[in-house]
Amino acid sequence: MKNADTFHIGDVAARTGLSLRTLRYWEEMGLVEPTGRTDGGFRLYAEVDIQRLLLVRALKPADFTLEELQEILRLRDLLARDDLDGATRAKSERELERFLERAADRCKILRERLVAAELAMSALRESLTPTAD
Amino acid sequence: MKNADTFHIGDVAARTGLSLRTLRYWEEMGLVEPTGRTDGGFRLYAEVDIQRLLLVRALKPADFTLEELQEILRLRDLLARDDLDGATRAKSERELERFLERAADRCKILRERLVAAELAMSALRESLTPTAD
DNA sequence: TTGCTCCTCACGTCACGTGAGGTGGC
DNA sequence: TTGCTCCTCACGTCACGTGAGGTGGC
Repeated sequence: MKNADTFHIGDVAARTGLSLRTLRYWEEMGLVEPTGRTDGGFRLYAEVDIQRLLLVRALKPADFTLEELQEILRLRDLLARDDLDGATRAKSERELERFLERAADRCKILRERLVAAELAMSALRESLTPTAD
Repeated sequence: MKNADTFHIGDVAARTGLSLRTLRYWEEMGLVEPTGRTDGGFRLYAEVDIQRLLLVRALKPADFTLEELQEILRLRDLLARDDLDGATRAKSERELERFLERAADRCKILRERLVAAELAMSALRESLTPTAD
C-alpha cells in the first residue's frame, strides 16, 4: 500500500519539524492534503506534499493566517498550470503580487519590533547596574 | 475622583496602541494593574502604569508568554527597591539575566525565520516569470 | 439631560496541545 | 504475535475579539 516514494505522517513530522497535530490541522483546513491513504487509513505524503509543507512553514513567520496561506497556495497552483487563459493568469499574478507586498511590509514591521524589543531588553539589562561600575 | 495625572482606559489605549480588551486582560492576568479606580469603578492609570504597559508591549515580539512577562516585571520591581539584601538581589539579577539571554536567542531565531520567509517569497515571485524575460 | 465612555459577564476564535480509546503495518 | 505507529473524536489553552446589557462622568 506504501511505495518507496511516500511517507507516513511520523516521517513527515521528523523531516519538517511540524507536529502530527499541525499536519492534521493543516489538512483539516484544506492547506496541505496528503496525496493518498493506505487501506487502513494511514496518511501517505508524497515528496510534492512535503515541499508544500515546507513552503507553508517558511511563509508562516510573515504572519499569514492559514486562510491567507491557503489562498497563496491556490494562486501558486493555478499559475503553475499551462492551460490558463491570459486574463486569468494576469489577474492571479496581480493577486499574488499583492499578497507578497503585504507580507514584505509585515516582515519589515516585525523586524522593527524586534529592534525595539532588543532596545528595551538592553535598557532593562543596564538598569541592573544603576550606580556601580 | 480623577486628577490631572491619571488617565481613563480609553486615553491609555490611544497612547499605547493597545485595545481596551488587552488592557483589561493584562490586568486580569496580574501583569499591569491600574493605580486606582473612580468611585464609579472606572480604571485610573498613572504615568508609571503606562510605562509598564509600554515595556510589556516592547518585549512582546520576543515571544514571551504573559506569565513570563509577569515574572520579568516582578524581578524588575524587586531590583528597583533599595531595601533588598545582597543575596536576594544577586539571585534576582541572575534570574533576570537568564530571561534576557533566552529572549535574545529567540530574537535571533525570529530574525533567521524572517530571512527564510523573505527568501521563500522571492522564490515565489520569481516563479511568476519562469520562461519569459 | 444627553451621549459618550466605561463597566462586567460570557461566548467566540485561531492554531494548535493533549489525552482517550481503538486499530493498522511490518 | 508484540509493540510501535497511526486513526478519530473531543476537550483544553493562550491571548485576546466581540457583542449584550447596564451605568458612570463631565
